[in-house]
Parts: sequence; C-alpha cells; structure tokens
Amino acid sequence: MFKELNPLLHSELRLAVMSVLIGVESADFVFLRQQTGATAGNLSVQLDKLAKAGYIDIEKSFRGRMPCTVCRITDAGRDAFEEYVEALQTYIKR
Amino acid sequence: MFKELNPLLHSELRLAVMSVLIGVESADFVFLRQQTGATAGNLSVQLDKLAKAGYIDIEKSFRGRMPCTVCRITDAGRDAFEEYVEALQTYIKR
DNA sequence: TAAAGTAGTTTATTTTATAAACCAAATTTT
DNA sequence: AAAATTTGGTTTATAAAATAAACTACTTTA
Repeated sequence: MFKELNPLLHSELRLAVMSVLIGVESADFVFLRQQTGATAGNLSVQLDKLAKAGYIDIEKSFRGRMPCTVCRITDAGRDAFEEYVEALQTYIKR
Repeated sequence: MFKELNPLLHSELRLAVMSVLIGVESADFVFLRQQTGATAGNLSVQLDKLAKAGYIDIEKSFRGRMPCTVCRITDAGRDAFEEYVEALQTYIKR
C-alpha cells in the first residue's frame, strides 16, 4: 500500500538541499543557504548527514583564506531521491 | 522557492493516516492499523496529534464492551493535506 | 584598532518518532 | 471453569531528529 519513506530524505531541509543539488552541477554552502533559507548551523549538520549517507559529496577548500564548501549530488543520492519521490506518490496520489 | 512543509503532516505515519482518511468516509483504529502497518501504540499517539490539531475527529465508543475508535478527516484536515501536497511539489517537481 | 560581517562548526536543547510495557475485556484452549 | 491468548487500545520510556545558540577563525570597513 504505502512505500516506506527514506527517513534521511524525509526531512524538510535535507529534501530542499537534494532538490537544489539535483538541478545543478554543484552548489556552495552560501548558495544552499540562500536557496533553503536555513541557518548555517542547521545546514552544516544536515549536509554532514547527507554526505555520511553517500548522497552528496562535500569538497572543503579555501577561496583565498576563506573556507569554501562545495556540494554535489552523487549517483546514489540521485537514485535515493528518485525512489523517495516514487514512495511519496503512494501517499499523495489521488 | 520552497514552501514550508506543515510539520504535523510531514511524518510518515500521520501522512499515511491522512492519506487513508481523505479517501473514505470514516475508518476505525483496526482498519488504519492494517492500512498503515503501524504498531497500536504509535498509531494511538499520532491519531491524538492529528485530533489535537483539528485535522481529524475521533469518536470513541464501544461495540458491545470492546472499545471502538472511529476516525474521520475534518475540513481543516483536508485543507491542510492539500496545502501540504502543494508545498511538496516545490521540492519534487522537475 | 575596534566593530561588524562572512563562512562555517560544535554543542546543547527541544521536539519527534517509536517501541515496549501495560490494562481491560473477549475469546480460545485444556 | 481456569488458564492462556488475542483484541483494542493507552501510557510511558527511550532513541533519534531538528534546530538554535554559541563559538571559531578570518576579512572587511570605519
């Protein structure tokens, strides 16, 4: 009847991040913050979770001497997102 | 960009319950348990939350001397569900 | 050089989700 | 008919999540 919703993606902020990342080649911390409206602390935590799950790659470097965090969705992330969307349909489809 | 997801509906079990209730005139505890696969304890807690939010009506009575809990979605619940689905589209639409 | 801003991380707190334990009545087994 | 099991739940305890607040380190501006 209802498909299980991947709990890692069933989170407003993590879902928003994935939704942004699925549409771009890469996005940095600042851009993700703008798009999602999240606080820096929350975004930092949730990005870590997505990275630990293997759904995104995080590349930390420096632009000059300022830290710069660039994120990209992985293939596993793309798959998980698609599966999540399919599962969602079982709840919201008329 | 992203619409806010009503946190009361953004829960796998509560969403499943609402999804069932939106399609029927009413449903009892046992039926909801079957449809959702939830444990009784969890279902009991989540039904209470939906009721407190005014999204469902719960009618507790007895069939003989066995308790019988019948649930119906309210107009507010229907509205909230529809709004939630619309908000979701902002995350998952291609 | 002091104040304010940028780019984050870490830690602490609150909220949620969930299961486990429980209760009362009914049904089934021995 | 007593004992055990099942049914229909509720309450309580615990684990997991979400979030904000506080902090670090560097940069820019006044």
